[in-house]
Amino acid sequence: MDYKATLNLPKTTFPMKASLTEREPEMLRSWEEGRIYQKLRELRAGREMWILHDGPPYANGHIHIGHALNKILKDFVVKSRSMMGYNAVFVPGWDCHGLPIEHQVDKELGEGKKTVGVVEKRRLCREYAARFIDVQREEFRRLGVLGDWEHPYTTMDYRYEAVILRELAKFVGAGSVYRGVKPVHWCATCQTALAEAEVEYEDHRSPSIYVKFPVKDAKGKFVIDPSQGTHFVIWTTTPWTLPANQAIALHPRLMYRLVRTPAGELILAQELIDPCMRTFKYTQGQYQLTEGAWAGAELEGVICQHPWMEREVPVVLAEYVHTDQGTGCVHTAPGHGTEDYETGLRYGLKVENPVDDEGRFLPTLPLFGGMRVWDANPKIIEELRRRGNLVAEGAVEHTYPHCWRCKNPTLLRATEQWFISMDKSNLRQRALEEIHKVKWIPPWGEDRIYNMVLTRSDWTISRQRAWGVPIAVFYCQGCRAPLVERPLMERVADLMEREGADVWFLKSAEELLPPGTRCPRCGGTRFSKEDDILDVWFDSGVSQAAVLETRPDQHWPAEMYLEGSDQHRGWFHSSLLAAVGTRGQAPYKEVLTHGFVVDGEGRKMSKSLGNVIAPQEVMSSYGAEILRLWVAAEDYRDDVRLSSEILTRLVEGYRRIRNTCRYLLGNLYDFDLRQHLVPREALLEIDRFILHRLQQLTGRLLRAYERYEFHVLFHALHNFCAVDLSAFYLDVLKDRVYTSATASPERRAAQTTMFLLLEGITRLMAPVLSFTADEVWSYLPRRGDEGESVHLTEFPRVDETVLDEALGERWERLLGVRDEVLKVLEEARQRKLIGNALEAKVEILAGQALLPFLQGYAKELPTIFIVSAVDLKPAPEGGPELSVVVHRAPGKKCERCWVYRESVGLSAEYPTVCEPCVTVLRSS
RNA sequence: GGGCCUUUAGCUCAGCUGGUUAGAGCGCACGCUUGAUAAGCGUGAGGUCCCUGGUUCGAAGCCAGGAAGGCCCA
Repeated sequence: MDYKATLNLPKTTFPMKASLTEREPEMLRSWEEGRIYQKLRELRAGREMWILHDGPPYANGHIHIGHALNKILKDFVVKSRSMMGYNAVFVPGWDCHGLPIEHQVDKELGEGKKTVGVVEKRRLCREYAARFIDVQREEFRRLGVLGDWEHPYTTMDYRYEAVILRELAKFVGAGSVYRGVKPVHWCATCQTALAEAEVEYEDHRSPSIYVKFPVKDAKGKFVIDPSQGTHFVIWTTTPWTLPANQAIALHPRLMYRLVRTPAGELILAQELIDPCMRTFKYTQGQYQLTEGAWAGAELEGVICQHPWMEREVPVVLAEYVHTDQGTGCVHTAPGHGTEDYETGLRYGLKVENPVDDEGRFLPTLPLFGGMRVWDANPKIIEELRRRGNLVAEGAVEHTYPHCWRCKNPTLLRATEQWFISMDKSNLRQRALEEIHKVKWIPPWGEDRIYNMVLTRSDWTISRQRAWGVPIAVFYCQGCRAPLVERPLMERVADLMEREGADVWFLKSAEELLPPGTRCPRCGGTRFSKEDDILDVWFDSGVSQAAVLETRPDQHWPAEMYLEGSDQHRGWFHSSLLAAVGTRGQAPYKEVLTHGFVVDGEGRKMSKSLGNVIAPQEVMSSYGAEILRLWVAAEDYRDDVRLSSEILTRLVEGYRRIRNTCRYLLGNLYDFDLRQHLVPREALLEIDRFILHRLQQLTGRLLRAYERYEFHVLFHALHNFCAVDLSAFYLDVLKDRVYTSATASPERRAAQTTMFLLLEGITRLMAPVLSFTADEVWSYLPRRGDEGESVHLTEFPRVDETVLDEALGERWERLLGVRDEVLKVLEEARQRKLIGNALEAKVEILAGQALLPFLQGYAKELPTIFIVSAVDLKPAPEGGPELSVVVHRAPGKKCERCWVYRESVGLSAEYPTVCEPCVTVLRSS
């Protein structure tokens, strides 16, 4: 007789093969059609709000793996907070204005970009952004990210644009906005300012000259050589910047020496004297070092004479001065260099720019007025030689910035810009204080942003571009005075709210200003408009005002911002300044940062290295679930590695979890929650033990969610499935569920336990394995009152009444003995004494401490070890506390339960079956 | 060059304030099973804790220097 049919073998239609790539889109559709997100909102309507404010990705191109990492992490946070019972609303957003889109549009326009008007160009930019919002929205949804995708926020929304300007108006009202000058990259051919992203660094041949600056007042540090003078020597590759020279910078801690040479006394950094003398072609006897030696710091304040102009030039100090090349004395022109500019700010130097838009010296500049700077270079060198201030001349090949469009070398040139002052309204100090009040995860984020805010310069908020929000400032046509007033800006903002930021470009100043506006300085009545637009970091920085404050489903401040670690300089930073400047408080309570995605070797992903893995690739070959599992498995606090090996490992890990769920489902096919659920007292001890373990797991996982330690969670869940369930509990349970009578109390006890296990882990894994958890959920036996989706439920709580430490310890001890038994069984298997463990009888020799303990479990031991019989004996005097001997099991193998028992053959009715099986067979 | 950070088994991660022989899972090898079967079970082999010094009775963990890698800035 075939007894297989009399067993309760697992049965389920839950597929072993996940087929994620096909099933996921179906599930997404069902979530959408079932309006799961909206239902979740209704369900949580009265609950405490918990807002993760989405940092807007730039609406340009398809999403890459970094976007996927970021949005999936956000989804973990939002879903887990929601399952904790919070009303965790997630409103995704997009950053729409800015250069990259404008460039893309320019490229598509080709030659047409010269003729197309600003308003038309802005229309094309808007269309472009809208197109990619749709693209990215679909890609983000495909990841399984739950949120209000139908009502995202965008920085180009009219209302949002209006908020941007109103926020700027607040800064104006506070007196922190000012107009100043600052060097920017400038292309004289295209006659436009260039952003850093528009600059390409390429090899270029430049003159290399060493120039003497005669000392005029040594401030008592040394005596000026009366015959030929004493000089500082600078080195430069841009002679054209010398007319704007305002200072000579020395390193405070470098040593400087005075050298007597045919060109007079020269002051140089000590370690550069030898190379310089060679460059100047002085032989050993031609120069000599003098006694004097000073640290740079001692020479601060010494006054020099400009090499040809009537200008006093002070010696200043700067940390960036180095000794790789040059003289250790750095020509400083605040109008032509970023570092020079910073130094200039510290010393109050003049930011002079004698170069016009076309790259010509202003006509007013003596000697070189009207010349193109490139043409002026040799003339300047000539003038220096004529005056005897040229020490050496040569040429160098070096990398130099070029315009990415016309490929010509660029100039750094001070231009007028708008700034938000870090210090006028104490913005820096207040921001620093706010930083301390925020919880930074991981904690080093605090130091990082603190140092940045501490040392950053004023915020340059103007950009010479078309696609953005205008800086709504007017200029009096009579006296050129700017009209920067909060009410005027707010008036424009109101217009923008109705008609978009385009009104600024469509309407004249007269139409935008209130009638009768007069210039406060000269009383003029004719005005022009500012052309500059706002830095897009300002746009996104005010999202806290535009989104958190204005939407009824949001609140200010947010519980959390969550972005990559580059955003300490970016969005965390701009949002902090924008909020502290206007509201005196940080817009977030917690800031979580994650690392970057790198390849299997820890190298950054780049096209040139060919190691890029696209999220679309992973999804089409494995599914979004694997991508989610990857995010969960990796510790995001460090850089996050991704390689095909890692993916393979994850797929294996996924299968283990999935199969554990499938097996549990397979054993619940005839389990009716309303009839078969067994009370706790009816459970066996091993059932209570595994439920105790489930409570421990639940506690661990809830704590991990609470602390955003998602990788802890994956490992704990996987371990539980593989070790506690698969290798132990479920393996031991097989005999009971398969061979007991279908409706027997012990089988129902097992099923009750399995149901509780499965229901528990399904909820616990839902924020991470969102597709699989919901798939399992739909197969789970039901009471009838469950939600249609696991995502509408809450996390299980730790049931303290199920936790039983004493029980746990007893079973840990049993498991220790089990390990020992398994080891010996394996040896017996290698010796070919047994194959299947059920062929064995195990003799256990236990010491005085262990024996009584094991005797208490005498009946269960064969089951726990999955052997046919166990003999418990006292260990011999002086022997080990535990030793195990394996024998062939006595009796015959029961054809039904496969256990070897001496009762097999006793029954005439079922001669090949053991006694317990006979009982089951008779009862059915 | 500066700021912030990372480095533990082939992979992903533990390792609490310094304290036995550094752990887990996966993978791998070898077996068992064929009643979770494109599954399940067992056993085993894998480590210069990035390197070099130092502090200490004792260092994966502390200090100094270095290497490799990442983000941001110059």
